[in-house]
Amino acid sequence: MPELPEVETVVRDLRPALIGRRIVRVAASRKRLRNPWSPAWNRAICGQQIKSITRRGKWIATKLTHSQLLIHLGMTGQLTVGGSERQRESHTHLIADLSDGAQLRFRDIRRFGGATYFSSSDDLDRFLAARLGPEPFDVSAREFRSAVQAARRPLKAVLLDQTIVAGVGNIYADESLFVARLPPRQLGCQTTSAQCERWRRAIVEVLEAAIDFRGSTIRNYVGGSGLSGSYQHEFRVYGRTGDPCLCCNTPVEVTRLAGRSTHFCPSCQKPSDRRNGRKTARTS
DNA sequence: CTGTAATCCTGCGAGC
DNA sequence: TGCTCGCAGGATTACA
Repeated sequence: MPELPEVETVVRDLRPALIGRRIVRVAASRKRLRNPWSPAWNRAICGQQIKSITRRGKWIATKLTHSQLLIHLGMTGQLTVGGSERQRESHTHLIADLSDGAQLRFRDIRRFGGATYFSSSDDLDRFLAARLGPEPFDVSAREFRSAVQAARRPLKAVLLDQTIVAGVGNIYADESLFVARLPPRQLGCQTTSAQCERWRRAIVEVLEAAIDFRGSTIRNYVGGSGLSGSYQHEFRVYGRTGDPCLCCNTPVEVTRLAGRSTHFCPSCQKPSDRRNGRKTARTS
């Protein structure tokens, strides 16, 4: 569920409500999360002050006085801060009482997400560095182009690979490919430099717009203050199977690619003719 | 190096 | 109304 824009929204919501507060008490449910929460971590973080909250890809790093927590929302994770009188919803797995009386809560229906304790910030940095490429806003045109053109995989699969660029998931992969007018199945190594740059700009454009709308809420997603996103109303292709393309009215198609449903306009995102692999130029 | 599938979970809508 | 099936924003691992 949460991709870069959603996670960024959570972080922005949480920051003013959490920075400077101390963690007074932590309670965890007994349900097993993807990275199981260790009861030893409860005491380890109690009494510590929250120094910073940052996003890296789809991960949320929370720096405390003497340690840090790394949180991933998986598909259905919700990380919210609010009054302790809020009703405790089902699937709430972690509740941290804060020094100002508010509560930070982690709720995750499918339990694909979780929180992990790191005593060393170097360990946390290494953990992320091993899994993530540059942020889409920071990657240079040259860096992006060479990574894409080195890949013998479809563009869609390239973008879902977090080591190429961090933070893009299924929704924004489809949306950015549409904006760049690139076919999801086109191989990275068949992509021209001009197409790569068009795509890089499209990714940045789509992500920034989605952040402005507080991300997309399809089912479960809420930001750190509990508010939903609204970028789902701006989708050009994602979830619009059979609906007319906003550019040419051709019905939007869906296919399976890299294990994920992939939405595209077969007309606007036609394979280009100038590279090999085309069957259309066959004349005899 | 690729790609595919399965795995971890719960909930929901479609179809019968 | 109730059942089964397939699918859902992700990451990781095993296997062909």
